[in-house]
Amino acid sequence: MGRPATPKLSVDKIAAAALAIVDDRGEFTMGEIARALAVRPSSLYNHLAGRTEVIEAMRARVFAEEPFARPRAPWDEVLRSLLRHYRDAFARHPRLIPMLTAHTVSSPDVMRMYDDIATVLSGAGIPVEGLLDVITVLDSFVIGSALDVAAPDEVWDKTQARTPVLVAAVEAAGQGRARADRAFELGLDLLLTALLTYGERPNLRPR
Amino acid sequence: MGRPATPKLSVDKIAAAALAIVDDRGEFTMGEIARALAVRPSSLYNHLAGRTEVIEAMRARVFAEEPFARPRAPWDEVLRSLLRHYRDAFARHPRLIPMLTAHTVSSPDVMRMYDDIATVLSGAGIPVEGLLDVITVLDSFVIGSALDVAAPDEVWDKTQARTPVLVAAVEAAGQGRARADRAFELGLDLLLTALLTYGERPNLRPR
DNA sequence: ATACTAAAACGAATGGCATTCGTTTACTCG
DNA sequence: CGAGTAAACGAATGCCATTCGTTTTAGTAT
Repeated sequence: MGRPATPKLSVDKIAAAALAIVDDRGEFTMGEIARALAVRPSSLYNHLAGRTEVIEAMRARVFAEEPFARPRAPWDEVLRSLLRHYRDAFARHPRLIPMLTAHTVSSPDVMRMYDDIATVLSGAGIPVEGLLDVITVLDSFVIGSALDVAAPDEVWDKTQARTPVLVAAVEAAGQGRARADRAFELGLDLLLTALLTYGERPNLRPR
Repeated sequence: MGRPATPKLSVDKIAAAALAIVDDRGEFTMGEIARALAVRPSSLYNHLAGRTEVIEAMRARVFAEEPFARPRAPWDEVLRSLLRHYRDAFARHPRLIPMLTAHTVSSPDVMRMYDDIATVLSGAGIPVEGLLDVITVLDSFVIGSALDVAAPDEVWDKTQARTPVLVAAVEAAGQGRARADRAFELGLDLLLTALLTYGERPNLRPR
């Protein structure tokens, strides 16, 4: 009954199992992970400190799932695909997103992403004083968009709307993932076109 | 020991107590709420169905806390203050935000907000076909920005950054609420200036 | 007024769940 | 070959949300 010949567990196996559970149930317990791996719950603690570390492991796994290849293109195109990649990493596992927002953590992968964004923006002529603000704006939009993917469509149930304008808009917009994707692309366009002229009026500032 | 002369509880009292606990501890239990109200946990269930309804009650309370007075101004200014109000409602209780993202719900107040935004945008000449996408973009940005307020500053700890550009940017940006506010205002500017020209090229669409 | 129903608080009990600890066995490094 | 550590297990702990039966009281209809 003691230590097995070959280990049955690893951090990554645990993360994978947890992710599978979250993907279809929207939540997870240590017991469920253990059952999925044919193991007792207490065994998990030989590999991770606790529940929150499971979440961190999932975060890391999701980010590492697909590598990012930087295209050779004008800066705004590079930035566009960078942000798209960032958002897709989340959007591939919508039900995980709310768990990640509970406590923001700077994993190395996320920091690498920020580094990339900073480099691109700086190369595009954005001055350092405003750089982090721009990054924050982009980051906020990406995370908000990821949550939008996770949001059930009932939120846009037109029976809830009071204004005829909104009813019509909901009617026209369609549903599901396609709707969310379209909105995200629009946001990218809006933000990047605005940024294109940012260099020309670097004193754009809130009053 | 039976029913008291005057009720000791109400949904709003419970929400207020829960909010106070969340504001300073970042989480809450039914037991803590009960203790704060000098009551037994089981008594809470005479007023709400369970934990998730407590969260909903907090959401409603936060939105109702301050009424919105629509200013008499050009449409982009109206929209600006509308979104600011929306974000501030969240930002007043940063530690609550992650809980709200766990399950999105369309409370009447939130829908009223969407109605308002739709009306303003429509009046500004945004065609209905693209209206919900625009609303989604703004909504995503606001929610992402709210999460940014909740994020601890350690995320932007410059020891984590690898690129000198990012290090300098973090250095220059400052910390805390002021940083988050500045970024939010910048995002508003970027999105609204881009939207100002949206009417002139209504076929702006993702490819 | 009186009787009935429903509301509101309580206490005890249940069941789930994360986490800890001591024990056992196996692998590894000297 | 032996010491130490890694990995799994089982039992135990304690918190926590939730349920249920009981009691007292407030409203309400007759």
